[in-house]
Amino acid sequence: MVKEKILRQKFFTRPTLRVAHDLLGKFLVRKIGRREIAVMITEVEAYDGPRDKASHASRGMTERNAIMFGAGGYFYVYLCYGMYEMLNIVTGRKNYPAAILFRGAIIKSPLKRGVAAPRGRGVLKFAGNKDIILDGPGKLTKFLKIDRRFNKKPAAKKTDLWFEDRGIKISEKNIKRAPRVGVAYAGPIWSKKRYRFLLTNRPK
DNA sequence: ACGATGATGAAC
DNA sequence: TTCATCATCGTA
Repeated sequence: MVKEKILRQKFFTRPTLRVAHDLLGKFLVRKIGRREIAVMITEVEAYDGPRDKASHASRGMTERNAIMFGAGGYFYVYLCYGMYEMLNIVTGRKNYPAAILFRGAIIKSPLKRGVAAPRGRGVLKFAGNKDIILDGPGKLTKFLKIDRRFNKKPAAKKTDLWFEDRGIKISEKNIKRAPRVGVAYAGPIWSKKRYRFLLTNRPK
């Protein structure tokens, strides 16, 4: 078994599309109390630069999106539709607004592997030996109890939310690119850009 | 297909 | 201060 390696800021200060690609198969780890829960990232979306009409940063800096203009490695969390917390990681260099939205993750056979999950109200239940599939940005944050308290915090162990490389190698054949979700407002050019990266189970 | 639900940003 | 909009999701 390969020892897990925590992803450092350098990983995130690279170009956004590259970071998005490389995040597939990495783990997002959330510490709640003395319990750690790790989910493998299966789907992300990139919001890249000031000209990206789908990005919150396309109309300049505001109080909400200011963190996107900082250096990579910090979380950008905002509320969507009044009830869903959206988790992003800022990417790229300072003054270049970019971030990656986490849309999907999976926990493989949690009971078999002895991995615990958060309990309590509003939390998805385990389904026996089956994988837990978090298919949607709102479901992901709800499951991991992530909200705007993480906004502007760095991805690190001390913040109770960080990334790990656990040695899983992803084949290019298992990576699909597709248009981003829910960004029709960005117009024909930017809404069609294939800035959404997904892990597919089957090769090809 | 639609309503829930509240922050955001731009207009007034 | 108002108002339309929104990087969604569960229910129908």
